[in-house]
Amino acid sequence: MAASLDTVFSALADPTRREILRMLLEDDMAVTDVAEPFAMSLAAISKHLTILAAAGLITQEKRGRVKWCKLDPDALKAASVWMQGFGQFEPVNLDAFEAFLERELGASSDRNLAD
Amino acid sequence: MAASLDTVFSALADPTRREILRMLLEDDMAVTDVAEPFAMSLAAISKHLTILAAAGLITQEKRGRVKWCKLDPDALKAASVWMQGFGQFEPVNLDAFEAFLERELGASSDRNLAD
DNA sequence: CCCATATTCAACCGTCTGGTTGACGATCCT
DNA sequence: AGGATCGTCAACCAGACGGTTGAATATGGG
Repeated sequence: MAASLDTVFSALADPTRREILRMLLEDDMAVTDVAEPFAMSLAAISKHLTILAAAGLITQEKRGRVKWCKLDPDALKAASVWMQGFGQFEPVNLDAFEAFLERELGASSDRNLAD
Repeated sequence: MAASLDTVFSALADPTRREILRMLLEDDMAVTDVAEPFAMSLAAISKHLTILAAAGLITQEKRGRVKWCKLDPDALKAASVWMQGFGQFEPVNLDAFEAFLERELGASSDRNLAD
């Protein structure tokens, strides 16, 4: 939950973890299924998922034997907002940027995986 | 510099480096001046600056004895764009997003935007 | 109950990271 | 020239990181 920028950015710094996030973009997945395309052990993937969860980038819910992993972009949003602070001195119009996001993303916070 | 997402995100993962970026937001600075507020050696700060430069987040220019450090948010933009990709499962139009960036950021953003 | 499946735990290993210190090459100033 | 200042380099250290393997803990299905 209370993920710091430290944990979020270091979670994103690993390509395996970024690929996992990309996969979860398409659908929620079980740990075993997340691990399948990778050339590394299940235990390694399990660790990566723990790191992603600690960073607030995914949530994990156990149903029966299976632990389902689901994208949770809140921490990503926090990091994104931090990063956008560095656009200030550039000729980008942040108000227009925000308006764009609002127009394109809509009420995103209420509408997670509507699938 | 062709900074990868790996190097950008891991550069951002350190709070000292993020603080350095925040300081450079206000003004360009010499290495010694960057180091001054931190409770660590000059050599450590010098290493941090090297990492930030390798990630494409700052540029360094030596004039006389003094090496000036300057913010260069191109790599930050690339990472930001990557992160925005996780709005995909929300009704965001990525083409429109790209068009927006091109319109707002101008030619300076052509270098590092795509992966 | 037995067995397969799903996932984590524990110990271990090599490498990367963030810090230190001291020596060093440049450069500026008298 | 001599000395102070700017910054990096090299060697070193402790700890974190990313991976492995094997054992352990649930849970589900015949």
